[in-house]
Amino acid sequence: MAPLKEDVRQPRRTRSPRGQGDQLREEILAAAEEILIRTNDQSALSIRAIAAAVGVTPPSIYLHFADRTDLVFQVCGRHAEKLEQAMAEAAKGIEDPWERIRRRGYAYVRWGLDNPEHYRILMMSRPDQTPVRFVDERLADTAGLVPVAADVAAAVVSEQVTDTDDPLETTKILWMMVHGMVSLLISKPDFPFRPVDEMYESMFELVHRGLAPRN
Amino acid sequence: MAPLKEDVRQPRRTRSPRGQGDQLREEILAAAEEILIRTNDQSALSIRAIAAAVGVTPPSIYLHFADRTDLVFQVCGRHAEKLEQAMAEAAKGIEDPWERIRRRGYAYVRWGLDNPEHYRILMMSRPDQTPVRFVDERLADTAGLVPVAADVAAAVVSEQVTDTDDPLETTKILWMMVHGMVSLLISKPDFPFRPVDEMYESMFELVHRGLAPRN
DNA sequence: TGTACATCAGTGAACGCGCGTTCACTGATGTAC
DNA sequence: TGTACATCAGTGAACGCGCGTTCACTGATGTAC
Repeated sequence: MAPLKEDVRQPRRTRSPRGQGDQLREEILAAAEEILIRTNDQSALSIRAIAAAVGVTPPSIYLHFADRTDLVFQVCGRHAEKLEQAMAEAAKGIEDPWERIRRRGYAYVRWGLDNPEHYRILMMSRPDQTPVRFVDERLADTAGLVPVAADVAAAVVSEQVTDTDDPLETTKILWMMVHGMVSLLISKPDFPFRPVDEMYESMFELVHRGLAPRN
Repeated sequence: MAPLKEDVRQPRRTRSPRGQGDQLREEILAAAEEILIRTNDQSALSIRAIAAAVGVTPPSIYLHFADRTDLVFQVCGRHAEKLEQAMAEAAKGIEDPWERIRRRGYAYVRWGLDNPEHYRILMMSRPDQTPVRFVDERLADTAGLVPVAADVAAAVVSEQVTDTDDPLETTKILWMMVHGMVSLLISKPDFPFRPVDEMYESMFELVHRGLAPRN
Protein backbone atom coordinates (compact mmCIF):
# COMPACT_ATOMS: atom_id res chain seq x y z
CA MET A 1 0.00 0.00 0.00
CA ALA A 2 1.27 3.42 -0.88
CA PRO A 3 1.47 5.33 2.39
CA LEU A 4 1.32 8.54 0.41
CA LYS A 5 -1.51 10.87 1.15
CA GLU A 6 -1.87 13.91 -0.99
CA ASP A 7 -2.54 16.48 1.63
CA VAL A 8 -4.41 19.50 0.42
CA ARG A 9 -4.91 20.93 3.82
CA GLN A 10 -5.89 24.54 3.79
CA PRO A 11 -4.79 27.08 6.39
CA ARG A 12 -7.19 27.21 9.23
CA ARG A 13 -10.38 28.84 8.26
CA THR A 14 -11.49 31.90 10.16
CA ARG A 15 -14.60 31.25 12.11
CA SER A 16 -17.90 32.38 10.67
CA PRO A 17 -19.52 35.32 12.43
CA ARG A 18 -22.42 34.54 14.66
CA GLY A 19 -25.58 33.73 12.75
CA GLN A 20 -23.65 32.78 9.62
CA GLY A 21 -22.94 29.23 10.70
CA ASP A 22 -24.52 27.94 7.51
CA GLN A 23 -21.72 29.42 5.53
CA LEU A 24 -19.48 26.52 6.51
CA ARG A 25 -22.06 24.20 5.08
CA GLU A 26 -21.65 25.74 1.68
CA GLU A 27 -17.90 25.64 1.92
CA ILE A 28 -18.02 21.95 2.82
CA LEU A 29 -20.17 21.15 -0.18
CA ALA A 30 -17.94 23.19 -2.43
CA ALA A 31 -14.82 21.47 -1.13
CA ALA A 32 -16.40 18.05 -1.56
CA GLU A 33 -17.29 19.02 -5.09
CA GLU A 34 -13.77 20.11 -5.79
CA ILE A 35 -12.23 16.95 -4.35
CA LEU A 36 -14.57 14.81 -6.43
CA ILE A 37 -13.61 16.62 -9.59
CA ARG A 38 -9.91 16.67 -8.87
CA THR A 39 -9.47 13.09 -7.74
CA ASN A 40 -12.22 11.51 -9.75
CA ASP A 41 -12.61 9.09 -6.94
CA GLN A 42 -15.54 8.84 -4.66
CA SER A 43 -13.50 7.11 -2.00
CA ALA A 44 -11.29 10.20 -1.70
CA LEU A 45 -14.33 11.96 -0.34
CA SER A 46 -13.66 11.32 3.33
CA ILE A 47 -14.78 13.44 6.22
CA ARG A 48 -11.19 14.09 7.11
CA ALA A 49 -10.14 15.05 3.60
CA ILE A 50 -13.03 17.46 3.25
CA ALA A 51 -12.38 19.00 6.63
CA ALA A 52 -8.72 19.47 5.73
CA ALA A 53 -9.63 21.05 2.42
CA VAL A 54 -11.95 23.51 4.10
CA GLY A 55 -9.43 24.29 6.82
CA VAL A 56 -11.54 22.98 9.66
CA THR A 57 -11.49 19.97 12.01
CA PRO A 58 -13.42 16.78 11.20
CA PRO A 59 -16.06 17.15 13.92
CA SER A 60 -17.17 20.43 12.39
CA ILE A 61 -18.62 18.50 9.50
CA TYR A 62 -21.14 17.03 11.90
CA LEU A 63 -22.49 20.46 12.67
CA HIS A 64 -24.05 20.42 9.23
CA PHE A 65 -24.38 16.82 8.10
CA ALA A 66 -25.69 13.80 9.92
CA ASP A 67 -22.98 11.52 8.63
CA ARG A 68 -20.78 10.85 5.66
CA THR A 69 -23.56 9.32 3.62
CA ASP A 70 -25.73 12.35 4.12
CA LEU A 71 -22.96 14.58 2.86
CA VAL A 72 -22.18 12.49 -0.22
CA PHE A 73 -25.84 12.29 -1.10
CA GLN A 74 -26.26 16.02 -0.90
CA VAL A 75 -23.34 16.50 -3.24
CA CYS A 76 -25.06 14.12 -5.63
CA GLY A 77 -28.34 15.90 -5.44
CA ARG A 78 -26.81 19.13 -6.55
CA HIS A 79 -25.39 17.51 -9.60
CA ALA A 80 -28.46 15.62 -10.56
CA GLU A 81 -30.15 18.97 -10.88
CA LYS A 82 -27.42 20.11 -13.19
CA LEU A 83 -27.91 17.06 -15.39
CA GLU A 84 -31.59 17.80 -15.69
CA GLN A 85 -30.83 21.41 -16.48
CA ALA A 86 -28.32 20.45 -19.14
CA MET A 87 -30.88 18.26 -20.84
CA ALA A 88 -33.61 20.88 -20.65
CA GLU A 89 -31.22 23.49 -21.97
CA ALA A 90 -30.31 21.30 -24.92
CA ALA A 91 -33.90 20.98 -26.06
CA LYS A 92 -34.84 24.59 -25.54
CA GLY A 93 -36.31 26.28 -28.58
CA ILE A 94 -36.37 23.12 -30.65
CA GLU A 95 -39.71 22.08 -32.05
CA ASP A 96 -39.11 18.80 -33.82
CA PRO A 97 -39.60 16.01 -31.30
CA TRP A 98 -36.89 13.82 -32.78
CA GLU A 99 -34.39 16.59 -32.76
CA ARG A 100 -35.31 17.31 -29.16
CA ILE A 101 -34.72 13.69 -28.28
CA ARG A 102 -31.42 13.67 -30.09
CA ARG A 103 -30.21 16.74 -28.29
CA ARG A 104 -31.36 15.63 -24.91
CA GLY A 105 -29.61 12.31 -25.35
CA TYR A 106 -26.45 13.99 -26.42
CA ALA A 107 -26.59 16.35 -23.47
CA TYR A 108 -26.96 13.34 -21.21
CA VAL A 109 -23.90 11.67 -22.69
CA ARG A 110 -21.85 14.83 -22.55
CA TRP A 111 -22.77 15.58 -18.99
CA GLY A 112 -21.76 12.08 -17.93
CA LEU A 113 -18.41 12.34 -19.64
CA ASP A 114 -17.79 15.80 -18.25
CA ASN A 115 -18.68 14.70 -14.74
CA PRO A 116 -17.60 11.09 -14.67
CA GLU A 117 -17.43 10.65 -10.94
CA HIS A 118 -20.76 12.30 -10.38
CA TYR A 119 -22.22 10.12 -13.06
CA ARG A 120 -20.67 7.12 -11.42
CA ILE A 121 -22.22 7.91 -8.06
CA LEU A 122 -25.62 8.68 -9.52
CA MET A 123 -25.97 5.94 -12.06
CA MET A 124 -23.31 3.29 -11.62
CA SER A 125 -23.02 2.76 -7.89
CA ARG A 126 -24.32 0.05 -5.69
CA PRO A 127 -27.87 0.98 -4.71
CA ASP A 128 -26.93 1.32 -1.06
CA GLN A 129 -24.40 3.97 -1.98
CA THR A 130 -26.85 6.01 -3.96
CA PRO A 131 -29.30 8.56 -2.61
CA VAL A 132 -32.72 7.02 -2.12
CA ARG A 133 -34.32 9.29 -4.61
CA PHE A 134 -32.11 7.87 -7.31
CA VAL A 135 -32.88 4.23 -6.83
CA ASP A 136 -36.58 3.84 -7.44
CA GLU A 137 -39.32 5.25 -9.60
CA ARG A 138 -38.56 8.78 -8.55
CA LEU A 139 -35.48 8.39 -10.67
CA ALA A 140 -37.64 8.85 -13.72
CA ASP A 141 -37.82 12.57 -13.06
CA THR A 142 -34.18 12.91 -12.31
CA ALA A 143 -32.80 11.05 -15.27
CA GLY A 144 -34.98 13.29 -17.39
CA LEU A 145 -37.06 10.40 -18.65
CA VAL A 146 -40.45 12.03 -18.45
CA PRO A 147 -39.77 14.92 -20.83
CA VAL A 148 -38.17 12.53 -23.32
CA ALA A 149 -41.19 10.26 -23.09
CA ALA A 150 -43.34 13.27 -23.94
CA ASP A 151 -41.23 13.88 -27.01
CA VAL A 152 -41.52 10.26 -28.01
CA ALA A 153 -45.28 10.51 -27.67
CA ALA A 154 -45.25 13.66 -29.78
CA ALA A 155 -43.20 11.86 -32.40
CA VAL A 156 -45.75 9.09 -32.47
CA VAL A 157 -48.50 11.62 -33.07
CA SER A 158 -46.60 13.23 -35.91
CA GLU A 159 -46.00 9.76 -37.32
CA GLN A 160 -42.27 9.99 -37.02
CA VAL A 161 -42.28 6.96 -34.77
CA THR A 162 -44.23 3.76 -35.05
CA ASP A 163 -46.87 3.33 -32.43
CA THR A 164 -45.74 -0.09 -31.31
CA ASP A 165 -44.77 0.60 -27.76
CA ASP A 166 -45.55 2.64 -24.72
CA PRO A 167 -43.60 5.91 -25.05
CA LEU A 168 -42.25 5.67 -21.51
CA GLU A 169 -41.04 2.13 -22.07
CA THR A 170 -39.42 3.17 -25.31
CA THR A 171 -37.77 5.96 -23.42
CA LYS A 172 -36.35 3.53 -20.91
CA ILE A 173 -34.77 1.62 -23.78
CA LEU A 174 -33.25 4.84 -25.04
CA TRP A 175 -32.01 5.56 -21.57
CA MET A 176 -30.28 2.20 -21.46
CA MET A 177 -28.59 2.96 -24.71
CA VAL A 178 -27.17 6.31 -23.77
CA HIS A 179 -26.32 5.01 -20.34
CA GLY A 180 -24.42 2.17 -21.98
CA MET A 181 -22.45 4.64 -24.01
CA VAL A 182 -21.58 6.93 -21.13
CA SER A 183 -20.77 4.26 -18.62
CA LEU A 184 -18.67 2.17 -20.95
CA LEU A 185 -16.68 5.20 -22.00
CA ILE A 186 -16.14 6.06 -18.36
CA SER A 187 -15.13 2.56 -17.33
CA LYS A 188 -13.01 1.73 -20.36
CA PRO A 189 -11.20 4.92 -21.24
CA ASP A 190 -8.39 3.05 -22.99
CA PHE A 191 -10.57 0.97 -25.21
CA PRO A 192 -10.34 2.01 -28.84
CA PHE A 193 -13.67 3.71 -29.29
CA ARG A 194 -14.35 6.25 -31.96
CA PRO A 195 -14.92 9.84 -30.85
CA VAL A 196 -18.11 10.18 -28.81
CA ASP A 197 -19.82 12.43 -31.29
CA GLU A 198 -19.42 9.92 -34.06
CA MET A 199 -20.59 7.07 -31.91
CA TYR A 200 -23.55 9.01 -30.69
CA GLU A 201 -24.58 9.85 -34.22
CA SER A 202 -24.25 6.21 -35.25
CA MET A 203 -26.31 5.08 -32.33
CA PHE A 204 -28.92 7.73 -32.81
CA GLU A 205 -29.16 6.98 -36.48
CA LEU A 206 -29.68 3.34 -35.67
CA VAL A 207 -32.40 4.16 -33.18
CA HIS A 208 -33.97 6.61 -35.56
CA ARG A 209 -34.25 4.00 -38.29
CA GLY A 210 -35.37 1.41 -35.79
CA LEU A 211 -38.27 3.48 -34.54
CA ALA A 212 -39.32 5.07 -37.81
CA PRO A 213 -42.36 3.64 -39.56
CA ARG A 214 -41.68 1.49 -42.60
CA ASN A 215 -42.79 3.23 -45.69
CA MET B 1 -20.52 2.82 11.66
CA ALA B 2 -21.88 -0.61 12.33
CA PRO B 3 -19.20 -2.50 14.22
CA LEU B 4 -20.80 -5.72 13.05
CA LYS B 5 -18.65 -8.06 11.08
CA GLU B 6 -20.27 -11.14 9.73
CA ASP B 7 -17.66 -13.68 10.56
CA VAL B 8 -17.71 -16.74 8.43
CA ARG B 9 -14.54 -18.12 9.83
CA GLN B 10 -14.03 -21.76 9.05
CA PRO B 11 -12.36 -24.22 11.40
CA ARG B 12 -8.69 -24.34 10.83
CA ARG B 13 -7.86 -26.04 7.62
CA THR B 14 -5.65 -29.09 7.72
CA ARG B 15 -2.38 -28.46 6.05
CA SER B 16 -1.87 -29.69 2.52
CA PRO B 17 0.47 -32.60 2.11
CA ARG B 18 3.88 -31.86 0.76
CA GLY B 19 3.89 -31.12 -2.95
CA GLN B 20 0.21 -30.18 -2.93
CA GLY B 21 0.73 -26.60 -1.85
CA ASP B 22 -1.15 -25.37 -4.90
CA GLN B 23 -4.29 -26.84 -3.50
CA LEU B 24 -4.64 -23.92 -1.14
CA ARG B 25 -4.51 -21.65 -4.12
CA GLU B 26 -7.63 -23.25 -5.52
CA GLU B 27 -9.38 -23.09 -2.18
CA ILE B 28 -8.59 -19.40 -1.91
CA LEU B 29 -10.02 -18.66 -5.31
CA ALA B 30 -13.09 -20.73 -4.54
CA ALA B 31 -13.62 -18.94 -1.23
CA ALA B 32 -13.19 -15.56 -2.88
CA GLU B 33 -15.72 -16.60 -5.47
CA GLU B 34 -18.14 -17.65 -2.79
CA ILE B 35 -17.76 -14.43 -0.81
CA LEU B 36 -18.31 -12.37 -3.92
CA ILE B 37 -21.50 -14.23 -4.73
CA ARG B 38 -22.82 -14.22 -1.19
CA THR B 39 -22.11 -10.61 -0.31
CA ASN B 40 -22.41 -9.11 -3.75
CA ASP B 41 -19.84 -6.64 -2.65
CA GLN B 42 -16.36 -6.38 -3.97
CA SER B 43 -15.17 -4.58 -0.88
CA ALA B 44 -16.04 -7.63 1.23
CA LEU B 45 -13.28 -9.40 -0.63
CA SER B 46 -10.50 -8.68 1.84
CA ILE B 47 -7.44 -10.78 2.43
CA ARG B 48 -8.55 -11.35 5.96
CA ALA B 49 -12.09 -12.37 5.07
CA ILE B 50 -10.86 -14.82 2.48
CA ALA B 51 -8.30 -16.29 4.83
CA ALA B 52 -10.97 -16.70 7.49
CA ALA B 53 -13.31 -18.38 5.04
CA VAL B 54 -10.65 -20.84 3.99
CA GLY B 55 -9.60 -21.54 7.58
CA VAL B 56 -6.11 -20.21 7.22
CA THR B 57 -4.16 -17.16 8.41
CA PRO B 58 -3.86 -14.01 6.27
CA PRO B 59 -0.16 -14.37 5.44
CA SER B 60 -0.86 -17.69 3.78
CA ILE B 61 -2.58 -15.85 0.98
CA TYR B 62 0.75 -14.36 0.04
CA LEU B 63 2.16 -17.78 -0.62
CA HIS B 64 0.01 -17.84 -3.74
CA PHE B 65 -0.79 -14.27 -4.69
CA ALA B 66 1.43 -11.24 -4.95
CA ASP B 67 -1.11 -8.94 -3.34
CA ARG B 68 -4.80 -8.30 -3.03
CA THR B 69 -5.09 -6.82 -6.49
CA ASP B 70 -3.51 -9.88 -8.01
CA LEU B 71 -6.03 -12.07 -6.25
CA VAL B 72 -9.07 -10.05 -7.24
CA PHE B 73 -7.90 -9.92 -10.82
CA GLN B 74 -7.48 -13.65 -10.98
CA VAL B 75 -10.98 -14.13 -9.70
CA CYS B 76 -12.13 -11.81 -12.46
CA GLY B 77 -10.22 -13.63 -15.11
CA ARG B 78 -11.95 -16.86 -14.32
CA HIS B 79 -15.30 -15.29 -14.71
CA ALA B 80 -14.52 -13.47 -17.89
CA GLU B 81 -13.86 -16.85 -19.39
CA LYS B 82 -17.24 -18.02 -18.25
CA LEU B 83 -18.88 -15.03 -19.89
CA GLU B 84 -17.18 -15.84 -23.15
CA GLN B 85 -18.21 -19.43 -22.83
CA ALA B 86 -21.81 -18.52 -22.12
CA MET B 87 -21.93 -16.41 -25.23
CA ALA B 88 -20.29 -19.06 -27.39
CA GLU B 89 -22.63 -21.66 -25.99
CA ALA B 90 -25.65 -19.54 -26.82
CA ALA B 91 -24.71 -19.29 -30.48
CA LYS B 92 -23.72 -22.90 -30.91
CA GLY B 93 -25.51 -24.70 -33.72
CA ILE B 94 -27.25 -21.58 -34.93
CA GLU B 95 -26.67 -20.63 -38.56
CA ASP B 96 -28.56 -17.40 -39.05
CA PRO B 97 -26.20 -14.54 -38.21
CA TRP B 98 -28.92 -12.36 -36.77
CA GLU B 99 -30.20 -15.07 -34.56
CA ARG B 100 -26.64 -15.73 -33.41
CA ILE B 101 -26.27 -12.07 -32.54
CA ARG B 102 -29.55 -12.05 -30.72
CA ARG B 103 -28.64 -15.07 -28.64
CA ARG B 104 -25.16 -13.87 -27.84
CA GLY B 105 -26.51 -10.56 -26.70
CA TYR B 106 -29.07 -12.21 -24.53
CA ALA B 107 -26.46 -14.50 -23.02
CA TYR B 108 -24.39 -11.43 -22.23
CA VAL B 109 -27.29 -9.76 -20.46
CA ARG B 110 -28.21 -12.88 -18.55
CA TRP B 111 -24.69 -13.56 -17.44
CA GLY B 112 -24.35 -10.03 -16.13
CA LEU B 113 -27.57 -10.27 -14.17
CA ASP B 114 -26.68 -13.67 -12.82
CA ASN B 115 -23.22 -12.50 -11.76
CA PRO B 116 -23.78 -8.88 -10.89
CA GLU B 117 -20.71 -8.34 -8.79
CA HIS B 118 -18.46 -10.03 -11.30
CA TYR B 119 -20.00 -7.93 -14.00
CA ARG B 120 -19.46 -4.88 -11.88
CA ILE B 121 -15.78 -5.62 -11.44
CA LEU B 122 -15.22 -6.46 -15.06
CA MET B 123 -17.23 -3.79 -16.76
CA MET B 124 -18.30 -1.10 -14.34
CA SER B 125 -15.29 -0.47 -12.15
CA ARG B 126 -12.77 2.28 -12.18
CA PRO B 127 -10.06 1.35 -14.66
CA ASP B 128 -7.42 1.11 -11.95
CA GLN B 129 -9.49 -1.53 -10.21
CA THR B 130 -9.86 -3.66 -13.28
CA PRO B 131 -7.39 -6.20 -14.58
CA VAL B 132 -5.20 -4.72 -17.27
CA ARG B 133 -6.44 -7.06 -19.89
CA PHE B 134 -9.92 -5.67 -19.45
CA VAL B 135 -9.14 -2.04 -19.96
CA ASP B 136 -7.70 -1.72 -23.44
CA GLU B 137 -8.08 -3.23 -26.88
CA ARG B 138 -7.54 -6.75 -25.56
CA LEU B 139 -10.97 -6.34 -24.07
CA ALA B 140 -12.41 -6.92 -27.50
CA ASP B 141 -11.72 -10.62 -27.20
CA THR B 142 -13.00 -10.88 -23.70
CA ALA B 143 -16.26 -9.08 -24.13
CA GLY B 144 -16.91 -11.40 -27.05
CA LEU B 145 -16.92 -8.57 -29.54
CA VAL B 146 -14.93 -10.26 -32.26
CA PRO B 147 -17.28 -13.18 -32.85
CA VAL B 148 -20.25 -10.85 -32.87
CA ALA B 149 -18.49 -8.61 -35.37
CA ALA B 150 -18.02 -11.68 -37.56
CA ASP B 151 -21.73 -12.33 -37.37
CA VAL B 152 -22.48 -8.74 -38.25
CA ALA B 153 -20.20 -9.04 -41.24
CA ALA B 154 -21.96 -12.24 -42.25
CA ALA B 155 -25.29 -10.47 -41.95
CA VAL B 156 -24.03 -7.76 -44.25
CA VAL B 157 -23.04 -10.34 -46.82
CA SER B 158 -26.43 -12.00 -46.66
CA GLU B 159 -27.97 -8.56 -46.99
CA GLN B 160 -29.72 -8.71 -43.67
CA VAL B 161 -27.85 -5.62 -42.58
CA THR B 162 -27.10 -2.45 -44.46
CA ASP B 163 -23.48 -1.99 -45.32
CA THR B 164 -23.19 1.47 -43.86
CA ASP B 165 -20.69 0.89 -41.14
CA ASP B 166 -17.68 -1.09 -40.12
CA PRO B 167 -18.96 -4.35 -38.56
CA LEU B 168 -16.67 -3.98 -35.55
CA GLU B 169 -17.84 -0.45 -34.92
CA THR B 170 -21.42 -1.55 -35.23
CA THR B 171 -20.66 -4.26 -32.75
CA LYS B 172 -19.32 -1.75 -30.30
CA ILE B 173 -22.61 0.11 -30.51
CA LEU B 174 -24.44 -3.13 -29.82
CA TRP B 175 -22.14 -3.74 -26.90
CA MET B 176 -22.99 -0.35 -25.47
CA MET B 177 -26.65 -1.17 -25.73
CA VAL B 178 -26.55 -4.48 -23.94
CA HIS B 179 -24.11 -3.07 -21.43
CA GLY B 180 -26.53 -0.26 -20.77
CA MET B 181 -29.27 -2.74 -20.09
CA VAL B 182 -27.24 -4.95 -17.78
CA SER B 183 -25.58 -2.20 -15.85
CA LEU B 184 -28.68 -0.15 -15.34
CA LEU B 185 -30.59 -3.17 -14.12
CA ILE B 186 -27.76 -3.93 -11.72
CA SER B 187 -27.47 -0.38 -10.41
CA LYS B 188 -31.16 0.39 -10.23
CA PRO B 189 -32.82 -2.80 -9.06
CA ASP B 190 -35.81 -0.91 -7.66
CA PHE B 191 -36.57 1.06 -10.73
CA PRO B 192 -39.79 -0.08 -12.43
CA PHE B 193 -38.38 -1.83 -15.45
CA ARG B 194 -40.27 -4.46 -17.38
CA PRO B 195 -38.96 -8.01 -17.17
CA VAL B 196 -35.55 -8.35 -18.80
CA ASP B 197 -36.71 -10.68 -21.51
CA GLU B 198 -39.32 -8.24 -22.70
CA MET B 199 -36.93 -5.35 -22.62
CA TYR B 200 -34.29 -7.30 -24.43
CA GLU B 201 -36.72 -8.25 -27.16
CA SER B 202 -37.82 -4.63 -27.52
CA MET B 203 -34.28 -3.46 -27.75
CA PHE B 204 -33.27 -6.15 -30.17
CA GLU B 205 -36.27 -5.51 -32.34
CA LEU B 206 -35.37 -1.84 -32.45
CA VAL B 207 -31.80 -2.66 -33.41
CA HIS B 208 -32.95 -5.19 -35.94
CA ARG B 209 -35.14 -2.66 -37.68
CA GLY B 210 -32.47 -0.02 -37.37
CA LEU B 211 -29.85 -2.10 -39.11
CA ALA B 212 -32.02 -3.79 -41.69
CA PRO B 213 -31.93 -2.46 -45.24
CA ARG B 214 -34.89 -0.37 -46.33
CA ASN B 215 -36.93 -2.20 -48.87
C1' DT C 1 -23.53 51.50 32.04
C1' DG C 2 -22.00 47.17 33.81
C1' DT C 3 -22.19 42.41 34.28
C1' DA C 4 -23.93 37.70 34.36
C1' DC C 5 -25.37 34.51 31.25
C1' DA C 6 -26.76 31.99 27.04
C1' DT C 7 -25.64 30.88 22.58
C1' DC C 8 -23.01 29.92 18.73
C1' DA C 9 -19.23 28.09 15.90
C1' DG C 10 -16.39 25.63 16.32
C1' DT C 11 -11.73 22.60 18.54
C1' DG C 12 -8.69 18.66 20.57
C1' DA C 13 -8.09 14.36 21.80
C1' DA C 14 -9.39 10.05 21.64
C1' DC C 15 -12.25 5.63 20.61
C1' DG C 16 -12.23 1.34 18.02
C1' DC C 17 -12.44 -0.49 13.54
C1' DG C 18 -10.65 -3.32 9.54
C1' DC C 19 -7.34 -3.20 6.45
C1' DG C 20 -2.82 -4.89 3.59
C1' DT C 21 1.46 -6.45 4.46
C1' DT C 22 5.98 -8.03 6.68
C1' DC C 23 8.96 -10.79 9.35
C1' DA C 24 10.82 -14.18 12.00
C1' DC C 25 9.32 -18.59 13.26
C1' DT C 26 7.65 -23.73 13.39
C1' DG C 27 6.91 -28.28 12.71
C1' DA C 28 6.02 -32.06 9.66
C1' DT C 29 7.92 -34.66 5.82
C1' DG C 30 10.96 -36.20 2.54
C1' DT C 31 16.05 -37.02 0.97
C1' DA C 32 21.14 -37.90 1.07
C1' DC C 33 24.64 -40.32 3.04
C1' DT D 1 19.09 -48.66 9.22
C1' DG D 2 19.88 -44.28 11.42
C1' DT D 3 20.44 -39.53 11.38
C1' DA D 4 21.45 -34.87 9.77
C1' DC D 5 19.57 -31.71 6.84
C1' DA D 6 16.70 -29.24 3.41
C1' DT D 7 12.31 -28.16 2.02
C1' DC D 8 7.68 -27.18 2.23
C1' DA D 9 3.29 -25.34 3.99
C1' DG D 10 2.14 -22.81 6.58
C1' DT D 11 1.62 -19.63 11.62
C1' DG D 12 1.74 -15.60 15.19
C1' DA D 13 2.46 -11.28 16.23
C1' DA D 14 2.95 -6.97 14.93
C1' DC D 15 3.51 -2.66 11.85
C1' DG D 16 1.22 1.62 10.44
C1' DC D 17 -2.55 3.35 7.90
C1' DG D 18 -6.93 6.09 7.26
C1' DC D 19 -11.28 5.95 8.52
C1' DG D 20 -16.09 7.61 10.87
C1' DT D 21 -17.58 9.21 14.94
C1' DT D 22 -18.05 10.90 19.93
C1' DC D 23 -17.35 13.75 23.80
C1' DA D 24 -16.10 17.21 26.71
C1' DC D 25 -14.30 21.66 26.01
C1' DT D 26 -13.42 26.78 24.55
C1' DG D 27 -13.71 31.32 23.52
C1' DA D 28 -15.91 35.01 21.11
C1' DT D 29 -20.27 37.48 20.72
C1' DG D 30 -24.68 38.94 21.62
C1' DT D 31 -28.69 39.66 25.17
C1' DA D 32 -31.31 40.49 29.55
C1' DC D 33 -31.57 42.94 33.55
